[in-house]
Amino acid sequence: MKLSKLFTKTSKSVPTDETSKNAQLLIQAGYVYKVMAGVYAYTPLGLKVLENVKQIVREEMNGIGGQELIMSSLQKRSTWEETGRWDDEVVDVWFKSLLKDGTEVGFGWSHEEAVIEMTKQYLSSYKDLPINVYQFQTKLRNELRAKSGIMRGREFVMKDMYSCSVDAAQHDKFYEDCIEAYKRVYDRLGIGKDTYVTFASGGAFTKFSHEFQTICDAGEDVIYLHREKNIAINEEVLDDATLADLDVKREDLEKVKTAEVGNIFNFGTQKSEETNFVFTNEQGEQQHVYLGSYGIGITRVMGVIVEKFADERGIVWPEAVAPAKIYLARLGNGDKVVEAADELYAQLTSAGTSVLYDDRDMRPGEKFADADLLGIPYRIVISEKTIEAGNIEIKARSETSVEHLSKPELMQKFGIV
RNA sequence: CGGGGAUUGGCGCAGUUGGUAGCGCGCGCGGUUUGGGACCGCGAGGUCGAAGGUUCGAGUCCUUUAUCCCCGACCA
Repeated sequence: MKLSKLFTKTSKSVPTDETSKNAQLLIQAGYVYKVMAGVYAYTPLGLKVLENVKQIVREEMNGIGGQELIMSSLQKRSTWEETGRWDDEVVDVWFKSLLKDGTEVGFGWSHEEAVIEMTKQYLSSYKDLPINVYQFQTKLRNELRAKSGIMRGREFVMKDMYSCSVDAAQHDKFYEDCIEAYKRVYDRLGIGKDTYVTFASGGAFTKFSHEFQTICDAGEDVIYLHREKNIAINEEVLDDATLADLDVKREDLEKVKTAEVGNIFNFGTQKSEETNFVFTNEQGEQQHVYLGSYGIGITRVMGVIVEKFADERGIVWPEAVAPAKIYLARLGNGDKVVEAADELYAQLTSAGTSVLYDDRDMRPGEKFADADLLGIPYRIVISEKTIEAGNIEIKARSETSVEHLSKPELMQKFGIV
């Protein structure tokens, strides 16, 4: 992508109506556009980051047998009445509206009931199980208060997966597979080291659910860590009974601020009993489905990554999610410089390496500042200096020193032969 | 939903005891520049969040209201 053609522009000043780091930087750099409190649009650059995050999640979910689909945002009243969750007293984040004929509809804040209803159509025998489906869906929640930029919005992208199993054993197997898959997701996103599988409140069926909590000052949660045993406990379930259950002592725990980046639930047969969600077992009898749900907040993860890695000069994207791998800064407009930069851009791009090509007629300082603000992992400079020296300058966003490479060395560095 | 703060060109801000809106950035044109956000000249751009009120006169005072941010509560 040539920066001269890019839809967005960076800004010299930070938006002061936002105080959270992720919102300030993402808006300043042009990754997101704020529509209203808790509602953000994702620009071409921001969308690229989101798609990168989604692709990692997609690969891992497919890897454990997940099948991607997409459900609807508009939800039927009857779907949710079965479980009592249409009631605003029970679920206070509903956005609801009316069809022209007066029929009430809701906007999907979650899709558990919806996936059950849909799956009933396709599940009849134990031979059909297990079923694991997931989607990337924009969830709409009428939160009392939006906060922390894209980390807690009224509209956000979530990967939600639902598992249907014949029994507890089949469910547990998938549940464990999912924990491992989630760990791989966070590793690949660059936040694995600081992300903990955390015991949290679990709803009716199990004592605990598991949250994936990433250490992050901007987060809303507090967890207690037992580093030695690698046990993490959400503050909300920390009591003597929990400590006894997990066999840890309170004084061995370390309190840390975290952001919840994933949450997985075991519903057992509770929900399928409420919704009469059954299949025929080997004995020819009707049996209730074992259900689980597994979420990852895609947009929130993006915010957490910004919060965790940004420095005083701007965003620092891990390579796996960066909107481009290379920021190619062309300094000057001389024929030789333009020719060399154009050529390198074409070569890198045709080799499948994503490049943000700063072909704008601007001073070096501005280009360097934008490269830093945008947080692209590598900055390459082509200038009269580098042409004279017969090399190419490269600097990692996370480093302070530059390196000079010959073109073949550079190509090799990016795996291009 | 309780408490606090804010709202003035695209962005960031100033605006005195009420006297008819200004600065920086950005933008357009011309020129000089080019390795860490250059400079000069000219120029465009504002019903001061909205509605009422007080006043000869309101960005400024009063009332109502909308929106945004923060703290708290909430987060199945």
